[in-house]
Amino acid sequence: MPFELKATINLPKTAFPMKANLPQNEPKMLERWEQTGIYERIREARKGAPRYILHDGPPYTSGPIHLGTAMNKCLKDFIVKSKTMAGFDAPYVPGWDCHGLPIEIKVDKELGGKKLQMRPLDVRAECRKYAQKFLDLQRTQFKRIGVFGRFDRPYATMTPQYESVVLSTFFAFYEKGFVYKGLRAVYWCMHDETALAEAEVEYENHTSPTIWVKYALLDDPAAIDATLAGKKVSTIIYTTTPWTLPASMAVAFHPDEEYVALESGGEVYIVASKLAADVAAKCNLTDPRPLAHFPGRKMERLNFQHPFLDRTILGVLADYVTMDTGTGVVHTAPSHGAEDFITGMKYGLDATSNVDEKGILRNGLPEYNGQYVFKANPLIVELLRKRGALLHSDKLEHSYPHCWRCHNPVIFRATEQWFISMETPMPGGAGESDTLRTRTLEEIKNVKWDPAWGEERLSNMIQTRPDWCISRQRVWGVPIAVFLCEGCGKPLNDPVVNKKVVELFAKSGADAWFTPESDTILPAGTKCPHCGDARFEKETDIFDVWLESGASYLALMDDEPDYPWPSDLYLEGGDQYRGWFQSSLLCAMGTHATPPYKGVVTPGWTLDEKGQALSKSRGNDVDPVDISNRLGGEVVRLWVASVDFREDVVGSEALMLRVAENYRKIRNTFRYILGNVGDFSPQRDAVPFDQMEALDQYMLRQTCGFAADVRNAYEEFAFHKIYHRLNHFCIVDLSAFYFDVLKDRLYISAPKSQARRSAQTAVWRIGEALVRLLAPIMSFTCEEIWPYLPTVAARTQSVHLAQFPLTAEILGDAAIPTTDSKSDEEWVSLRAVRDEVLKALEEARNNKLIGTSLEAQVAITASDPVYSLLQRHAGELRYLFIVSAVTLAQGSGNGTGGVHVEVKKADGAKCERCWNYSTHVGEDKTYPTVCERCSAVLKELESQA
RNA sequence: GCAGGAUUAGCUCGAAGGUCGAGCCCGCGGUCGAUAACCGCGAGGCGUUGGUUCGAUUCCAACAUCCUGCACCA
Repeated sequence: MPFELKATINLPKTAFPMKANLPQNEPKMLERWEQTGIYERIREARKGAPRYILHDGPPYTSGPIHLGTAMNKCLKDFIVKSKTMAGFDAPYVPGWDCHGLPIEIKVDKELGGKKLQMRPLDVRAECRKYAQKFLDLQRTQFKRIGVFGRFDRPYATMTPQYESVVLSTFFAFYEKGFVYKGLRAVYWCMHDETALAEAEVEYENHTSPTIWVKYALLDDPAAIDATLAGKKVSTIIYTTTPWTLPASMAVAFHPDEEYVALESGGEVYIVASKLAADVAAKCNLTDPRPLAHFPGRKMERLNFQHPFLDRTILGVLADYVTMDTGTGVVHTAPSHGAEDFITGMKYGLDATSNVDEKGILRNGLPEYNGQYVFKANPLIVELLRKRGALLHSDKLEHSYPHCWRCHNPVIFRATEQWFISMETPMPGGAGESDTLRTRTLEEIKNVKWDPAWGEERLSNMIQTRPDWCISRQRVWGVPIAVFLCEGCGKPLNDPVVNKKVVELFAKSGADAWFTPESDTILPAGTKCPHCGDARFEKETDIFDVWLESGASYLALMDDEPDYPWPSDLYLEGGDQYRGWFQSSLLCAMGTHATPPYKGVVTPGWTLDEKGQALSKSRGNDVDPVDISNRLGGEVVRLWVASVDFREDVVGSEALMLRVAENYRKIRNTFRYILGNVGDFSPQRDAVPFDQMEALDQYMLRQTCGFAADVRNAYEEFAFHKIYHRLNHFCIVDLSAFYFDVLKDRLYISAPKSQARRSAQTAVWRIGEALVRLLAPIMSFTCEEIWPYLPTVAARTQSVHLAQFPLTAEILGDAAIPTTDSKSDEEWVSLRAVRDEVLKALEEARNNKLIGTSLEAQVAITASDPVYSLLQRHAGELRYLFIVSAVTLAQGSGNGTGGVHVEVKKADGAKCERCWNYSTHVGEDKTYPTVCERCSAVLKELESQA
């Protein structure tokens, strides 16, 4: 009985669904991974393999994740998974940064006025709850996008273990002499009597007096310019804060700007040239005559007279002096300005504040002493007028910092803070000049910065950064657990006591510092080594959160002692050059004298389609969790892989949709593979490489090239190259070329024929290679595909336990070379001819000569070497071009590449089975609608039936 | 203002001192045996201004725009 023809076609068949349903299926996959303990199983599988440590930078636990955080975690996941599949033991311990002001502020707002009556311990408990809530949320969200890691035991900066390491890191600095207590100008709210962080300052309008004040030069003016010899010379400063004049220690000039000496009314005034006219007008300098011009640097270290105090004022230089308002000369009070303070440090000026915590001026002249700063303003103006130092006064409405809570204007005030000195000589180092700063700069050179500009950027920052102020007057953080002498105020630094406090923290957490438990730490009889006093109190400041997160790898190693020092890689956004990269580096320098990382990678920022930074307030943010729920976490991952993360990247709904389209293409490529190997058993059916069809051999070599490119790209974290190479490979090489050509052979040949088995062998090996090469990025889909591929012995249960394919696995035999340049070049030529044929077919199609290409036969005219090449492949050309017949002629084809293609209607009739046209249709008596090729296949099938 | 980075097709990218190129998108068509698929053809571009060079989108310099961090007016 004859076969029904349609039933003899080997159409693809697979249970692997075309439609992914990612939002529904991914959570099921996550559950399976959770149940099987995929992360732990990977650890077991890689036990003893070379370690690769990507150390996670802790995100802040004050909200849900956004696209930037998602990208960050996906990139880390790509790296960890690709290292794992390259054979490394690459553990990943995610971390969270839990302390700090933003949470405290939010909790403040929730608590309202209640906070003022609460004990620090209770406020801390509220903050902890808040941080834990978002830690849990973010953990769920990171898992949702397919990130693998030690999520059940992450590191968190608020755990007792971590807090104890923060403290021991500080003590390492402290005991080695890096730490000092000193003054620093900070924002201060006189109403609330507290220091404020930048984030707690809001700018509002405020009316200030403006005054122009004369500072007389004490030194010989000839030193500036010979023409000034013997003259009475002064400079003029401008300020909006007269109350800071009692703290005036210096006058600052810009080193490179030009200044002018103006003579008027028998006196000489030095001001910036650019502002001279303005100053002369405001100060009523009649008939000003320029005597000399000179750069500001001439004024350095000259001495001036304070306008009303018995104090010598130093001429200093500062780059921040500007030429748009004032006089180009800036009165400098180190205790009352951030920049003034830095300049003061540089020139060794006194920064003692004579303004108390309530804003009252102390230790001053009777005219203003004991007055509140803003009340003192007019009094000081009057004093200046009396002393003949006031040249002009006015009022100015300008934006001025105010307290975010009470909305009163704030001031800068020098207060005592803890510092790590950048100028500390390194212990065991080469001497005084071998400091924390210089050694750090040296060590930066030993790190691999990616992109390379990171080295310069961080070096510039370390070069110019001030000493590290590590103290904060806050509640939610790790306390600087040091005992202070009640007699002289000096901090105790006893390694034995220090160790006991660290142990206390490890046991009971940093909260212990706020409980009586910590009072018992100090051994009885402890005396202050400075004054002998036996009474101590506990420091109430907490650490800068950057010191905390900077200690993260130290904390991780405390937990996992066999992790290597240093780690292999840190990966965070460019904002961390100021933050974590820097604080981690300094913490490592203080404890190990080497950096904590071998390499640092910096992704760019996430922007919208207009190049604006993504933010909730702008309303242009893209929520990765929302994308996961609607399009799939895999789409988020693929998007991350699609962009060059070293630059700023664009994220948008439209891009996600586009990536989702691409996903479907890749998925369909896999589906075709799976559909065509359904009846293929590698052990039984695989064809050895040397017996495969030339096209199949060629495609396996192409796959080797693809695999090599992909592995190289993983090596250099160039995921976007993988994404684009993958698309190209799937679309151009596989779908449009190989798989299209292969349909005839796979569908039409006898199922067990060598020709079909050869194709199946290649398709199967390609699938095996692809699924493993892509698993680090397409973690969900590759895991889904894994069990659908033909079973082979010794196969891991999860694709994530497998390793990248070796070329031997792709070709089936290690002895086969992965390239055959002669043959591969021939295939390049054949594909070029194919392109010409397709163009000619399209033309014929447009002329209504043919519809499907099988209705055509083509005649190709070519000259050598192409002609001989085609001649050698004459038998397979019709399949390569998917036409019914090909004839060759030698001659000078005048088409592209010396090839001319002519398309004609195919001879004969359409074979009902294979749709090719043949003049032999009708010859088979049993199957009169079939061509000679199908006739043979059907005979074979019948003999087997 | 300082430091660092970016600018190539509508989008995402690649390459290179010598007519730039890929995929997607878009337009047109084919197919109906990968079918919520598949195949073909086509259209479309190097931020601005100078310089080096036989030749510059590429190297150099300015400018513009955007991003990140720092500083921010005494």
